[in-house]
Amino acid sequence: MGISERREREKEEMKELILKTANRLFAENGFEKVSMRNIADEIEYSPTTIYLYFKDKNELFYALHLEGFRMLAEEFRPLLDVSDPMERMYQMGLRYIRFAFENPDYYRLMFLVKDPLCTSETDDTWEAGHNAHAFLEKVVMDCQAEGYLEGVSMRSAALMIWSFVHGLVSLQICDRMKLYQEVDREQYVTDAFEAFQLMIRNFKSVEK
Amino acid sequence: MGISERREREKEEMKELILKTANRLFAENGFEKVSMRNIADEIEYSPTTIYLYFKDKNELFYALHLEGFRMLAEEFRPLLDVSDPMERMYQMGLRYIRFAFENPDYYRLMFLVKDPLCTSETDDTWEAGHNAHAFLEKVVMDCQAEGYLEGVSMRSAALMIWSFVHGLVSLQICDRMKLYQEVDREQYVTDAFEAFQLMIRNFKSVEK
DNA sequence: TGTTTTACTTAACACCGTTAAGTATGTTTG
DNA sequence: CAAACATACTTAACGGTGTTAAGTAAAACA
Repeated sequence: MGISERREREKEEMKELILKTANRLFAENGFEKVSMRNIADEIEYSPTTIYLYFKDKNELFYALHLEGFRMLAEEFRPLLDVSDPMERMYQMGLRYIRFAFENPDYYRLMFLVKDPLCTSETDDTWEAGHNAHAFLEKVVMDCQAEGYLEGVSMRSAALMIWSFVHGLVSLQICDRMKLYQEVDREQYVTDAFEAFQLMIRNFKSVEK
Repeated sequence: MGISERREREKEEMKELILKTANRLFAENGFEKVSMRNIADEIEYSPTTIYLYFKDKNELFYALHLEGFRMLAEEFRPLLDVSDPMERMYQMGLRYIRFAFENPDYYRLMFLVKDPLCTSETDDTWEAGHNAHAFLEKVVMDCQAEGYLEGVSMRSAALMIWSFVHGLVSLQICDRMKLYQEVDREQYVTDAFEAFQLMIRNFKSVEK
């Protein structure tokens, strides 16, 4: 009965082909290039074929957003080697900011766009985000264990830190910082990172 | 020569009618209800008529975003009567948060959506945002004059405060806080406001 | 009164997501 | 081996979008 197995495999390959193409178009040209017809053109199949592998466009964008979280997790991986909690916190902020600026479209999809998550009916849709946030909470906990980020609960601290850095990068990504002089991306990264460090330091902390 | 004046007046009225209708549809049903054909249906004109008064959909959404800033300014008006700078700062944060939660669609349009501003060719598109930010910077300056929000430039402080509260409300509005238990909107407002107060207090401040 | 300007509409183009029906091709069964 | 069936895919279409070009009728002007 190797036939049905081959079938299964082929089906999986096709699904992967669609996803890979969608991801490529998305990374290369952003949102607007990812239409069902567009992907279909690229893989040289009829548009309707995609619907045999994905329920609708939302399901596809959900997959893209997962890819974004996979990329972010990859960005965070080196943090595991940083033993000092506060250093890990700083590095995490820097890497978050850098990820956002280097992959603005993915960032939008992950944190700013309304559609693909809200519309989804299942409740575990935000699982990827949950994981990333758990990672942050762990770092916060470790910092607090060393006496930093004092005077506020771990949950609150994590939420505040995330909100702050998200606000920083999203205002930039959404082009709402035209007030400030035009500078290149690398400059934004360091500016945002400095603000992040300052914010962290402004938490009442026990001097060691 | 009263004719051309009447013409001018009628043209202005028609433009206002379109705008009012667009704003109503937007406020009532959010983004998706605002299509050119949709507005046209509502005012009982042909879709193409709108193009005689607005260059394209972006120009229309730009007008809607201005209306959002007018609403926010209205929300901020009572702050002029608050003489104590720090109290004014707190009130401003509360009103900003409340505005965002009560008008999420307008907030999205003003601060989160990519289209209507970036696409515009003129450079004064972000004028409304600039004004609001100038208002914040004034408050920060007054606070610093009394010894608060010390240790950082006025511009940086304003940017950090804005980023923080924007991050708080936008994560909520974009439904990225499913991690936290489902609570009603009023609860969110107070939670976010508390975090805001905490953030402000965490600035190194001279004890008075 | 004839000409021009103005305000508006109709029809169409090129997209979009999505669905229903049809067509081969490969697989299974009698 | 041939008939019945299932699978993978396509064609055609629906209803929607923003937008443009060409046409029309009425108002203003000469």
